Amino acid sequence: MGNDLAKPVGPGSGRGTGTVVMADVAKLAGVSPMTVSRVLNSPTRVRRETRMRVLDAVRELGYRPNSAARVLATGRSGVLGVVGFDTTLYGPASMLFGIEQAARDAEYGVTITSLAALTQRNVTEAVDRLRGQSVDGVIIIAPHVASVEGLGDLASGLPIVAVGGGDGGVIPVAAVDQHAGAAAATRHLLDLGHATVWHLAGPTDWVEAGARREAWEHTLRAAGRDVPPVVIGDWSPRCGYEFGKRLTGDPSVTAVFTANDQMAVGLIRALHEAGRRIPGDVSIVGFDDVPEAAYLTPPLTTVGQNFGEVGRHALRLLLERIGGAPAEEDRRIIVEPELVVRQSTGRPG
Amino acid sequence: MGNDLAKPVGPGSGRGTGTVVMADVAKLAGVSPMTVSRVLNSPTRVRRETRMRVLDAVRELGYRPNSAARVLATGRSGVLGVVGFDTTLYGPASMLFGIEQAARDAEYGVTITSLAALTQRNVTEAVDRLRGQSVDGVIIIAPHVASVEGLGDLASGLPIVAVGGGDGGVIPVAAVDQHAGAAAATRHLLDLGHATVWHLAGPTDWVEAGARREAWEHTLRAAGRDVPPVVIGDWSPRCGYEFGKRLTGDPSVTAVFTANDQMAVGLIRALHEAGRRIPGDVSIVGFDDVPEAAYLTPPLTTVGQNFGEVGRHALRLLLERIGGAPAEEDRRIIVEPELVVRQSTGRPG
DNA sequence: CGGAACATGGTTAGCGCTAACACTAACTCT
DNA sequence: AGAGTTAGTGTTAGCGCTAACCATGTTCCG
Repeated sequence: MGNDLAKPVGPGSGRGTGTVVMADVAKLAGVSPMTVSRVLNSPTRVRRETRMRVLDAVRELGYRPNSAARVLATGRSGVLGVVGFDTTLYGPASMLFGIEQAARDAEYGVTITSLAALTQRNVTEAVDRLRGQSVDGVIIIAPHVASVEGLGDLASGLPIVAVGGGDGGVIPVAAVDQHAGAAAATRHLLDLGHATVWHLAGPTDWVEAGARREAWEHTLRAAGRDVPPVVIGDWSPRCGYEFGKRLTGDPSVTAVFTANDQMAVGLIRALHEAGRRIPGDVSIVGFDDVPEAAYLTPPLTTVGQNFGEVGRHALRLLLERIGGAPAEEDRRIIVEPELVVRQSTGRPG
Repeated sequence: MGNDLAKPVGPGSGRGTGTVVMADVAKLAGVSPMTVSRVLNSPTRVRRETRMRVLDAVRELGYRPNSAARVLATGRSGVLGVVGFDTTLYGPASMLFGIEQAARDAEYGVTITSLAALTQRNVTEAVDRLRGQSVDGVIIIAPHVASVEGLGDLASGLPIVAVGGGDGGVIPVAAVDQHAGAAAATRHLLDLGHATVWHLAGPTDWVEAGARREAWEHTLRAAGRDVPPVVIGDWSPRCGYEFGKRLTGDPSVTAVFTANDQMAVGLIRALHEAGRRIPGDVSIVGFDDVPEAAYLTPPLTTVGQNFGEVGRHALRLLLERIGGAPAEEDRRIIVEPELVVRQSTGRPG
């Protein structure tokens, strides 16, 4: 005994001397480390006076609990994983923002992983990586068809919810009612007197894109109208523009519903260049209600989605699961979108 | 001895039986846990044959190392923290995206914290929270004046870099050369023959906003022109619109440089409503080159910033520091912006 | 007034991993 | 040939924290 030389220098949190650990706090407060732990985690179980003493020591030393150690001891990390796709797009970015806000309010941290391509393999791998980081749960902003399938398999114990698209099934979903939104957009145009409505859709592998397209088609059929050929876009203004270029030759096109606002911007540009008036010659409805929408020329009629709200709901679903709620089939929260009528739509002719 | 009953059930990563740990792998491969660890961390130090055996076992059991344990043992986490502000804006969102991509390539995870308000206190607190999560370093996307000040204090050991704004000083910065961009925009308008250039600035507490405004003013003075009163906006299309409304009474205003594209959108709208032609009556230059910019009516002349590149540079700086590079004063990487001339600018009159 | 119930705080062990050292076998070098 | 090297692996201890169990007092009741 007394062989102090043999005491190994722990690798610790590096940084040499700077790190204050729980034992330091305990010593200063004159209690055992366990009591410090209790003060920090279930304050009611410690006498008021002791608690104060400990808290003072915490403040004085600037102590911050080491979360890695806590994770290791408890198995809970207080961190959620978010798997996202192109977080540059307005929708995903807003969603992420909403989730992060809500998570912070619930005292959770958020770590993100964006995917280059939304294959099922990538999603699985991302979730696995997050699991390795001991996240308590995962939210997938992965509005791809492929990505959501077969996710049930890897759910094994790790709570997962999806936002945005998600046809549901095994994992819970918070989403905007795409059908309602697209139907409202289409019906709005029909109600104005347009014979039919063209549609510039989003990529076929996006769940939202599919839902919007379906609802559009369904609405047209229900009204007994012709269904024009669908054009598939990629969400970018560029492809809206190209679509517009091809359209200008055809005066029978009087109404177009684009699957997002950015494509509408491109479309408006193309029509404008061709000297066609909006809404005089062509009416346009977008989707998303990006902040710019109200200030375009003309102000864009569009379908507003409350991304923030969806994000919060998703978080709530996830916390339910983490809290041990039974994994009901088909748990889902649907947020209603809102048609915002501005000046890009009007009567034909 | 033999008292199995006394063996406590470790809290562990919960989930009962499911978790495979390193010891399981070791047993299956017939080696010690340490060897497994070596295979995973410095493969060269293990004989080829042994390594294969271990890797097979890893695969067979579907083993994933528990990062919390690793963090605890090494003090390194492989996770970086990003402190952001309004990540809904195009700039910050792109930045975040760029950083995350680059981080993943470098095998780092990313956890984010967005701030409601960018006070110095909030930033400090966010960094502290991240430190508690044992991040290896922090990138601050906090283009506020206040937020960057006094950050040196808390740097204590934790590598920090800033992106976007950041006047430099103690912590390294990767940023776009705001001066060059704003100067180019202003000069472009002067070169076209405008007597002077008005400026709709961003919020005063944003570093970028300040730099753009300064460069604008400096350019005007250097050319011996009048400097119109600055108007302070908030980046939103709405305030661009309001600015435009007030402007329409004044025919002497022939050129405006707005501090971002969104405000330009609002401005264009207001001018359009008032029947003023762009660029016939008023020329406009924005800043950012958002994807829509090329498809506005008219296509917007603007200053393009390569956010992704900035993000990557920031990550490089951070990794330098983490790697133990000496903390040189005033380390910074400046990315040159690019004036993109489209159709919202032309000769006056 | 004895014993149950509570309130408070300490003890022990262990979460899963890795740094540091110890050990063995096979080589290299004067 | 014996001392040094090197490659490859095992052993020990401990990172900082908390679950579970104990050890005290304290209170309350019949």
